[in-house]
Amino acid sequence: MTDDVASLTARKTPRQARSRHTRDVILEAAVRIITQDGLHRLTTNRAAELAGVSIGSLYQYFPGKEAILATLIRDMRREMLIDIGAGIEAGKQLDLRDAVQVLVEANLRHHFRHPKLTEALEVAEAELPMDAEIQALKSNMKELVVGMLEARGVQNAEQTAFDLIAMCHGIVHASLGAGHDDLAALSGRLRLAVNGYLNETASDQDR
Amino acid sequence: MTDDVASLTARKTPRQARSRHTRDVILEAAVRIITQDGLHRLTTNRAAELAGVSIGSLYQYFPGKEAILATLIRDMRREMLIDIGAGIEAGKQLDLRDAVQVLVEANLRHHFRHPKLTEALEVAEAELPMDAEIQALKSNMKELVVGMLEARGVQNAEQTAFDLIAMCHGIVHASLGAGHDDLAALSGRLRLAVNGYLNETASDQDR
DNA sequence: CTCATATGTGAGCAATAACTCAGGAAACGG
DNA sequence: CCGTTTCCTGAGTTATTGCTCACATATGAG
Repeated sequence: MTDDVASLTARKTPRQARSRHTRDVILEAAVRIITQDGLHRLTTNRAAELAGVSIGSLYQYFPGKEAILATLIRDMRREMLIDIGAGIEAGKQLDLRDAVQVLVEANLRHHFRHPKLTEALEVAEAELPMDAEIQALKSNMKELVVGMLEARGVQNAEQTAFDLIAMCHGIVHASLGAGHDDLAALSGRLRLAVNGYLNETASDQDR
Repeated sequence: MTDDVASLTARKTPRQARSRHTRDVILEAAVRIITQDGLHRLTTNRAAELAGVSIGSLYQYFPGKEAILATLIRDMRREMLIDIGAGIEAGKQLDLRDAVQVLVEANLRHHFRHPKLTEALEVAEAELPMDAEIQALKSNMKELVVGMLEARGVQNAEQTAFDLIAMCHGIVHASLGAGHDDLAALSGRLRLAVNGYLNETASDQDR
C-alpha cells in the first residue's frame, strides 16, 4: 500500500563483502528472470530462489520487487549517461549529422549489449513511479543531447532532441521485436531517419 | 497452463440479446479498468464486479483475462484496418507525401479517440501470443500501406513502411506519455519526420 | 403451460505473491 | 577468546487471483 518513492530505494546498504555479494546475486537473478521469462514473471520469491538466497535476505535489501526494478533501471540509466557523455566527447569535432550518428550508435550498442533487458526495463520504467535519481539521470541525458544540438546551431533543440530520440527508439524497438539483429543495417536506417528529420527542420544552412 | 491460442478465443457465442449485453458490459468494464487504473489492474474478478455481473458469467464468455484483451485488440485492429482502407481510398489522387500524411493523421485520430486504451492494448499485444485473426489483420494493414507506397514508385516499400510506421509510433507514444495533447502540433512534427525519411530514401524523382 | 435450452449466480477452492519475524550463523573489533 | 553487530534463514501469515461447479433463473418453441 506504500505507493511512495520510499518503497523504491534500497532498505539497507551492505557493510560486509558477504552481503554485497548476496545483493548482487539477487540482482543477477532478477536480470535472468526478466530476460528469459519476461517482466511479469519477476517475483520476489522466484528471484530469491533463483539467486540461491532466502526470501528474508532479499527483503533485507529491497522493500519489494519495484525496488529491484528501480535499482536495475538506475544502473541502466547511469550506464547510458556515461555512454552519451563519452559519445558527445568523441564527436566534439564532428558536424551535426555525424555527431548525432555517434550517439545513435552508442544507444544501439547498448541495446545489443543487453538484449531484451533494456527493452523490458524501459517498459517497467513507464509504469513505475520513478524516484528522484532516475529522473535526474534522464534529465541530464536530455540536457547533454540538447546542448550538443544547440552547439551546432539547431533551433528548437528541445523539440528536436525529443523527436529524434523518440523516433529512433520507435525504430529500434520495432526492429528488435521483429527479430532484426543486424546492427549495421539498423544503424543505416536510423541514419536515414535522423538525417531526414534534420534536413527537414533546418531548411537552410549547413550540409 | 494452457499457453495455447485456444485460450484467446471466446468460449461461447451469445444467442440471445440478453447474453450479448452482458458480454458487452464485461468488455466495457475492462476498458474502464484499463484506461483508469492501467493494464496490470485488470483482473477477471474486478472486471466482473465493475460490470455488475457475476464472475461465473464472465467465464462463460471468456476463458481468461487474456481472452478479454485479445477481443479488445481484435476490435482495435479491425477499426484500424477500416480507417487505413478509408485513408488510402481518400488519398488515392494525392501524391506520396500527402497520401502518407492522410494515413498518419488517421492513426493520430485513433489515438486521440481512445486515449490510453490504444497504448495499453499495444503493450498487451506485445506480450501476448496473438491469435490468427489479429495476425491477419496486422498483415493486411501492412499490405495496404506497402501497396500504397509501391503504387507511388517507392522502392523497398516493405522496409520503408516498417520504418515509417515505427518512427511515427515512437513519436506518438513518447508524446502522449509526456502529456502532449496538441493533435495539430503532433501532426506537423510527424509530417517532418515522414517527409524527411522519404526525401532521404528517394534521392531522385518526384516532389 | 411445459420443458429444453440458454444464461446467470456466487460461495469457495487452489495457486501464487508479498512480506514478517523469531531465531541462528558468520564476521569483526577488541 | 567474547560480545556486538551484521547478515542469513525459511516457515508461516495475509491477500489476491484465476477459475469451477452445483444450483437458480430466464427465454422461447411447441
